[in-house]
Amino acid sequence: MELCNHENDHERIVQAAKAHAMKEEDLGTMCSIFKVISEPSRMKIILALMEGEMCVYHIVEAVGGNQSAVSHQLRILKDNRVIRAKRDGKNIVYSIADEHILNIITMSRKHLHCEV
Amino acid sequence: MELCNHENDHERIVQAAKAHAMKEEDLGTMCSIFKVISEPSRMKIILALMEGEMCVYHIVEAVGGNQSAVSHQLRILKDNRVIRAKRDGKNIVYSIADEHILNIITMSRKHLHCEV
DNA sequence: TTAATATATGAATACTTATTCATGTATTAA
DNA sequence: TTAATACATGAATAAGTATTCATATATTAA
Repeated sequence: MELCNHENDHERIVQAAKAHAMKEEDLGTMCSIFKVISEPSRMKIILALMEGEMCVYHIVEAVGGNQSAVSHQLRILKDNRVIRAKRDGKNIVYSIADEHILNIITMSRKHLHCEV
Repeated sequence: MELCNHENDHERIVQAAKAHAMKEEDLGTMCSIFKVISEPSRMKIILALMEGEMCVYHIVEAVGGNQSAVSHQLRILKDNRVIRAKRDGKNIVYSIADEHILNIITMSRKHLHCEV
């Protein structure tokens, strides 16, 4: 490849992009947040927990699927601090832990015109 | 599994979750938007194009990696209407097409405290 | 019309990740 | 202290997806 016919403009933009580039670590953090909520099976869990805290049995009831699959996804959500867990007797009760993600999701639903 | 000791509470939440559940299609749409921006290689392209439109050669310069990989990601971004392409002579100039995604990214950077 | 440039793309590969299955651990009740 | 319940988890598999390599297409200049 050589030069395009907007060499000056584009080169300036390239430099700006490089100058403003996020740290690789922050980029990874931001992207992994989006990755966590980009899986429908996890998004369903988040949306369900937005209605209120629940134990695993009821989460499974709310979102469908089998218990093991739901537990695996719960772990990913917990590891990424999207939800938190507290034990209550034999049950583990899960709840939303991250307001930021709620805002992102709420905003996205507005953009998609499928608000609650 | 049987019943947890918050049966009434949780059951009500389950019903609310089911009642408010998004249509499977909308859920898929929303999640695929997050999926598109959850890949660092694509996020870098988006962030670079937020500085201004560029041709492929300069996008490659800005984000690194090889031309083929960048072209493949450009296609995914274009197919998902995140960016748009216009031909200009031998070059294809790409630019941001979706304000919503910009808002989501900008908001996320705020939450992460790594604003521009 | 040929050569060179800029970009796109199909196929193969390599990674990543979701799901399933079987089983393990923690808690409570008997 | 045994049995049952609720949940977690390792390993295997299946599905999805990014990247690479080789090559194709489009445009322009010679």
